[in-house]
Amino acid sequence: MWYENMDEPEKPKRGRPSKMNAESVLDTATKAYWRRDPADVSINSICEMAKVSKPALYREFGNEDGLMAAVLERYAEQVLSEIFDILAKAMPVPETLNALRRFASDSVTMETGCVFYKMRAGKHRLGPITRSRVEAIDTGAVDAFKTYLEARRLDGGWTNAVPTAVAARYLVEQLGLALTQRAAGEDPDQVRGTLELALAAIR
Amino acid sequence: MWYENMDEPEKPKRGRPSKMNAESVLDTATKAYWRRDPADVSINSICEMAKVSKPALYREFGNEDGLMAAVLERYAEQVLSEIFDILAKAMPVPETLNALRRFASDSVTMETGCVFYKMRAGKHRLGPITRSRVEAIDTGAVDAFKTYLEARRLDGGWTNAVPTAVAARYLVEQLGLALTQRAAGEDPDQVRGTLELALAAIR
DNA sequence: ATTTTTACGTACCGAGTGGTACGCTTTTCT
DNA sequence: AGAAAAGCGTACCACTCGGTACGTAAAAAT
Repeated sequence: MWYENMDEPEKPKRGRPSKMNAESVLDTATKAYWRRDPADVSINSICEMAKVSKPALYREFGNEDGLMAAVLERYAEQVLSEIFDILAKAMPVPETLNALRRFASDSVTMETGCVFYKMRAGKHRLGPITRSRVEAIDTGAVDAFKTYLEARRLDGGWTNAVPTAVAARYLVEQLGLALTQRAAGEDPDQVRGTLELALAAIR
Repeated sequence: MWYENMDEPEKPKRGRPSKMNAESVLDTATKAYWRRDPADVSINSICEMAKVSKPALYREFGNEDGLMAAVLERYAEQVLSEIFDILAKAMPVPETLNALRRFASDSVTMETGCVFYKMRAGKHRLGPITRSRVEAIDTGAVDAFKTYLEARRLDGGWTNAVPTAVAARYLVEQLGLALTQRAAGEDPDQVRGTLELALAAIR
């Protein structure tokens, strides 16, 4: 999203021009956090992979907490949004659950798990900024599920007796479980089987 | 289990007598792994807490892998056995599920989670011995659930359509999820609510 | 040309990790 | 008494971690 037609497309800045590309560093870090456990990804290794010096990275993101928070922010916009989009479509419950199941247990993008759930699993290791963002996203997700389910209850498409709050939290946790299993490299059939069984409790 | 009436209760050994108490070290280590994430518990801190020098610990257990494996072994006998005992009682499915739910989501002993599931969650960080024990316990647990469910199916106490293999794996995972939630300090009501909903899929 | 501003990156820091070398002590056997 | 055996623990090892001090390079302003 680099501005083209803004007032001052050319503004010669003083000082040595920066050759650091924050976006590419975020790309590299995101990939690393996505593949491996974030707790096992060192700043050193990220610098190496992104071909950036350590001070350059620290100038841009402050510290590890800042980097992880920035990664999580972008990840939420670009990847987690898919989940919210599915809910926003306001489809009937069975279709929605199926879409969620496909996303969590079958999609190749989630093959090595989910950055958000990985961070959440090691919440106690996170810095304050990242941790609070993780918690905010978590409650935001529960809220989104809650409003979706309440809407289906109102339009008569969902007559399950379980309270929406419980069901919403349940769905967030079951998605997390499936994504964690995929991150651990478990047999895809087992992941799918477990998630299908879990989602059946909501239907 | 120290032998009392064995042939040679008094066997004067050569060399300086050992003042290292392996059991007390295992106690300390188990407590530490139980409270915190095993990956966050250093050998140094265990030595400090157990008042044992580091070489003494290494003489006894070889390395961190040996210590963790020893801890896990004892933990499986003393704690995990409760789960197997519940299954061995061969009670009807609803009672069994209730007992399992109580154990996982309500018992004070599982208040800070479960050593086994914590180790399993960080499987990639474990040494070879501990990892293979974790995997063995995991498949052993699934097998126990499987034989339990097959027996209930035979005596007509369980008519669910889901394959026993899937249900068994499912139960192991749901128990793990609840225990992980407890370890993370989540609201007990939410943990119970999620687990109840999950177990309802089996009933 | 010189000063100012800014970003660069090498080379370091202290703390903590898992693990061990080695001299010392305490015991039994000869 | 002395040798042999065994466990003791201080004080170290190499390594990795997150984070930074500081001299230098590159641009605009004077």
